[in-house]
This record gives sequence, structure tokens and C-alpha cells, in this order.
Amino acid sequence: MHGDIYIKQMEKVFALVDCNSFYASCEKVFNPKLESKAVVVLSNNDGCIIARSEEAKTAGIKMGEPAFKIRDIIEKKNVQVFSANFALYGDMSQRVMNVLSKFTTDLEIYSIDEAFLDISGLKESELLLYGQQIRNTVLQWTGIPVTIGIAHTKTLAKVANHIAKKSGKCQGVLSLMDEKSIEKALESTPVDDVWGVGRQYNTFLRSNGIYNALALTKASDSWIKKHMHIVGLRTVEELRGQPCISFDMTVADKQAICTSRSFGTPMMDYADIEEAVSTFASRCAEKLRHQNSCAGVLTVFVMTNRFSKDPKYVNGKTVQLPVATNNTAEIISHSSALLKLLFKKGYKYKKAGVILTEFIPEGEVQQSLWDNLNRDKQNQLMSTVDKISSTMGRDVVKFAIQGTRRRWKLRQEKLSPCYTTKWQDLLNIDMDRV
DNA sequence: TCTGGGGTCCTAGGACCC
DNA sequence: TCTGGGGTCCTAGGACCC
Repeated sequence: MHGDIYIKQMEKVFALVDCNSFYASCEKVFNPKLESKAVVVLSNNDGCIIARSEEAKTAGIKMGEPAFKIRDIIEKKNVQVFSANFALYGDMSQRVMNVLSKFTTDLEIYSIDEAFLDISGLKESELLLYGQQIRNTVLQWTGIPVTIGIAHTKTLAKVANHIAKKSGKCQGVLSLMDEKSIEKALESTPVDDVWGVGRQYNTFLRSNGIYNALALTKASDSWIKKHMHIVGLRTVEELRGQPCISFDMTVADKQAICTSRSFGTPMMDYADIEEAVSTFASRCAEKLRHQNSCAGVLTVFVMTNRFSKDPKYVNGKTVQLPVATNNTAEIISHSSALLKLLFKKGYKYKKAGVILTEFIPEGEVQQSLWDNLNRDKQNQLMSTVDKISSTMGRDVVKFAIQGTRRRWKLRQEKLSPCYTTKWQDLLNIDMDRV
């Protein structure tokens, strides 16, 4: 058929490269003592498990579990625990992506540890070998092990990746190209392992007798659309082999920027929270300047610990800024004005945050008649601050209101060195003992 | 003692317009 | 008593992702 030939020629092939236990693997790269040990990485404040090495998974540690609940497993199985070191992980991520970009420029960096490659045009028989080549190169050049799934749609590439992760047979690479193997793969994939099916849809689908990905592909379009909307229908079409999710190599500007933290210990003093909120505001402004935008709307929120029995208070306030800005001083002063309105004495605050939205490009800001700020001068100041921060380190210069006490700071008791981003943390090797 | 942080997209419903 | 038709814009909330 004419149509068939057309589709054959157009058919794309995607490879999803996904780092194995990424954060845990980063810790292992620079610390050979960790090899073959169970390693876990904790969220900020040393709260929950956010990464587990293969050995840690085998030990029965679950994703997202609070660390204090699994103290006994950690002790019994000699699990090596680390506080999240995002400076290290971010830098390692860049290295991995750099290696991938040597293979193709058609690269979509999807998250810190995942990228899609458009590898259309290769012969089907070459795909596995090519995947192995990518895998070996990334491992050799960065020390990070990856798994690769290959298919005609991104969602199927995800399925392939998932299976390759679990099955030793695949040696880290699986391609799902022919109908038979796709069907087998879908049947063995629990429906909640499908990319786009979360907790709610999982419950819903199961209560309707759909337990695996294959069954999901057999549901009717109208039923899917009714209950899972257009996004759900796209997922199902992708599982059927029909590409619906676009491949996008350009990094889109963010539409919202948020900086928020839980405090290491609960805070009751206004001054402490003001320090924290000012620091978050400053961080937001940095991120905003980084993408050359100005924000028109600013939100501040505070909350008490939702798990404790103490009185609870959750609140947020939003302002429309008179002139859209990315100036740290302005964003800090609006943030503390909002905090002043929000703050109520007597509560034990656990978390606060600053959110910026309604962005416009720096060059298109509407001036106000009553604006009495010298914006050119302020912009020069900001770019000087940014330059100092990027060469000499963050917070070398900062606003006084951000404070120095940092009583709100994170708990990070098991932080590893920043092996790749701080001179003083570089590894020393004693040649006499090698 | 101890439970993360930062995003995206879509939909329904209300307000408002002619 | 009856009570159109068609549209836009905005917001809150829900779902998902890593």
C-alpha cells in the first residue's frame, strides 16, 4: 500500500539513555571503597531515599522512604549513606551528556540522568551494537553505567529501557522494533511502569481490569480520552507505535522558577525566616537572569511541619510586580514585604519558598512612569554580581538581609566532597602507596 | 529528633464580551 | 414568563515527570 511505504520511510528511531542509579553511581565513581556496596543518597535535610544502588535495592530499601524508618536495614546491611550533593551530580550529568553528544547532535536532554537520541537511519541489525558502543563509551569516559532502550516512539523506548534495566540478558541495551517483541514486552510491563501512568491512573486502570501495558493499548480511544484525557491518549498511541510526543532538542525557557527548602530545624523567629526567604529570593533572581527573563508575579509561601502534632499553618501570598524585574534587590524586598504579611507569631515553621512566574524577555520590559529605579545601573550591578559568583563562588557577595547565621540551613551530615567542582575537594592520590 | 525539590501540561468552570 | 449563541481569558486544581 502506498501509505505503508510512506510511513516506513518516515519512521523514526529513538534511543533512551538512562543512567543507572545515577546519584548513587556518582558517589561510587570517586570512592572505590563503595564498589559492590549498597549505597543510598538522601534528599535535602537527609530526609528520604532518592537514589539506591543495585545492592541497596536488593537489600529491600524502597524509593522515597524516610531514612529514619530504615535505620535497622542500614545498620544490618552496612548501607553507605550520603547526603545529596547536587553540585557533583550536576557536573557528572554534563559529562555524560557531553559524551552522548559525540554520537549525535539530535539529543534531547530530558532530565539530569536521561537523554533521548534520535538515531533514525541506522539499519535495524546495527542498533544493538550501536547501543553497546554508546554504553561502553559513557562508562569508560565518565565511570557512569547507563542502560539504553531503543524503539519507534519515546514511550516504547522507555518500556525497552525498563526491561533492559531489570534483565541481565540484555547487557544494558534492548531494542523493541518488531511487533512480536513489542507485544511480549508490553504484556510483561505492569501498567504503572508506563511513562505517563502515575498513582491515580494506576488505581483507576486496575479497577477497570487493565493491569499491563498491552491491555492498555487495547482500550478504546474514546474511553481513554474520557478518563485520561488527551495526554493519556497520546501515551496509549505511543505504546501502539504511533509517535505523538515530540522530540525537542532546544532547551525551553522555564515558565516558573521556584526556590524552596525545608529547614534543618523548625524556625520560630521572624529574623531567621527572613534570612531564609531572602536567600531563596536571591537564588530565584539568579536563575531568572540566567535565562534572560524578567518576572511579573512573585509568590512567597510558608508552612509548618505537616507531620507533627504542633499547630499547623500553611499560607502563601502573591503580588503583581509594578515593573517586571530580575533584580535581586527588588525581588528580595518584595519577598520580605510578603513575608511580613504572612508571618504569624507562635508557629514552628518548617519550610518556606519563593516562586516567580509570568516571564517576559529582558529586552521587552514595560517601563512605568513612576519607576524611580535606575534600571541600567542596577543591571550593571547584577551582571557584576553574577560574574563574581561564577568565578569566585556563590554568595561571595550577597545582600545583608540574607544574613550570615543561616540557622535555617539544611542538615547534610553525610555530604561527599565536590570532587569535580571545588579545587579543595580534588582527590589526592598517594603514589607511594598505589 | 528525623518525611525533598522543581518543574510541565491540561481541564473545568467562572467572568466577561458582543 | 421567557431566558441565545458564540467566543475569550483567567484561575484553581489535578494529573504527571524526574
